[in-house]
Amino acid sequence: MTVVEESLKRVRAGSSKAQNNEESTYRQISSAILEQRLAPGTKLTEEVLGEIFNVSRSVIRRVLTKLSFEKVVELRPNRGAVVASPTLEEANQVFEARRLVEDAVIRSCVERAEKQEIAALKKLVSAELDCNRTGDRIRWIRLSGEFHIELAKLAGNQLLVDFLTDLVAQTSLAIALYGQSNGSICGDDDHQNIVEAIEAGDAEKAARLMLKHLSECQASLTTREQHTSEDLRAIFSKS
Amino acid sequence: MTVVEESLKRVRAGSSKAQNNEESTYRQISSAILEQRLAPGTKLTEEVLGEIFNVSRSVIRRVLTKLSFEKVVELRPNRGAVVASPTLEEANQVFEARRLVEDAVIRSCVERAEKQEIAALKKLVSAELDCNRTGDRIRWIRLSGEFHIELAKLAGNQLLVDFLTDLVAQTSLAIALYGQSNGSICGDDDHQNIVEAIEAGDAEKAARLMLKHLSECQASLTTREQHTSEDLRAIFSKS
DNA sequence: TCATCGAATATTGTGTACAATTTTACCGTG
DNA sequence: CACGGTAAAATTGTACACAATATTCGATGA
Repeated sequence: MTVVEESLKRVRAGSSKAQNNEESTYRQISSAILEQRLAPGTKLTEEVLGEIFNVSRSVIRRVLTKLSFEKVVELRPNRGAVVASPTLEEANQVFEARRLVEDAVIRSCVERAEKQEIAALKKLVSAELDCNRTGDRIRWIRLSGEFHIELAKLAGNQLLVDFLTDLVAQTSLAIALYGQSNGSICGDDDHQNIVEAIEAGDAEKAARLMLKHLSECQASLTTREQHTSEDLRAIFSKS
Repeated sequence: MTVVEESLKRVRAGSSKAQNNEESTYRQISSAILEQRLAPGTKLTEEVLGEIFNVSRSVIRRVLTKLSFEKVVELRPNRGAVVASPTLEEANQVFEARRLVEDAVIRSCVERAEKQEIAALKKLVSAELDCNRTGDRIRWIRLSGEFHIELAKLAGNQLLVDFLTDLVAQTSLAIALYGQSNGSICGDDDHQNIVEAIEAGDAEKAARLMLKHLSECQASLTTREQHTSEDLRAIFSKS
């Protein structure tokens, strides 16, 4: 590559926002599932998705592969991809793993969290409460998951952050399948109380609240009739 | 598909062992890394690997993608794959995560393990000790990892099994990078003692031994000079 | 009516050609 | 001889054609 070409490249990288189609497609499909706009069991046909996002089938294929590693999508050999449908048994294992991880995470948070970080958590919780009031369920689901992941980041172990991120995603699927459709999924101010315990430096209380929070959420799961989403195009036209 | 074709397919599926090239390639590359025959940092050129295993570049590409999700290889955009080189910091996080998971796992094992399963563990430990005696380091590395994963399977949570499997793989890389090249990696009869504590139904002791085992292994890590493997063909000719 | 078959269609799987990028090797210049 | 710079080679990235497989649907006969 000549010197001229190299500098041209730097200019382009800086100005254009490199609108990374694969990453963007990944985020949109992932969000649609985690925000429960795409129901578990929904067929994800490669060509249809490719047309929706205006990318080639190979891009869709890579995205679906990644989602399948996160257990958000199930890849059935020769039969294509569907939004994953964890069994109730698997859902319970998700909560068991979360209790294990998040108990450790929150104790570490109490030790490590700085004033500034606690302020950020409060802001997140406040945004959650707003969503509750305005009935913005979709945003609430997202923020609620982010709260747990944010705690894990504070705890400082990237492996646990990654693992918990997958667990949170699977929790969303579990709730879509087994959660009470009416009523709230878990206590409205659970997160608020947890932040207060962190701020007070009370590790035992924070851990107790977290475990209670998770167990209550798990206990609210129950089998019920299920139906899948049909029209992919309609669903993604909103996003 | 006609009736005739369908039955033909069943016959083939039963008789031929479907020698699944992709799966086999995955296992061979994965094993070579985990058994430390391929050093961290070694470049994994797609075409070379394709020639070695007699598969197309697309197969190699999928295999490398999978290994990268397991954090066993690093995929550098436009610059190809290398055997992953976790930093010392990352290695410490691996051990931190392992202590968390394996403490829970072993307590669950003590509660759940049946006589038969304990016998299987003993057999595994005995095979490990054999390797120590005969100096079969490669097999020892494999069995040693399997011991931990077997415990996780007994504990009964598939998510923890999968997570720990990744952690064990990364441990192998960490030891390759930061372990003492001479001398043993960890206490020869640590595993044996753990099984005995499980058999005695002593959860506290089993957990204490496990945490000590992991911490000692972690403590033995230290930075030292590194060099990568060169000749991929020579390495895979042995397997 | 219902089950079964099989052709037609739809969808997924894979190798390969070509594009984009990086790496290497070489050359002239100070 | 070191230091850019350039062209050539090597390597990775991606779309697409075609193969393999699954699904749909109308026809046929018990």
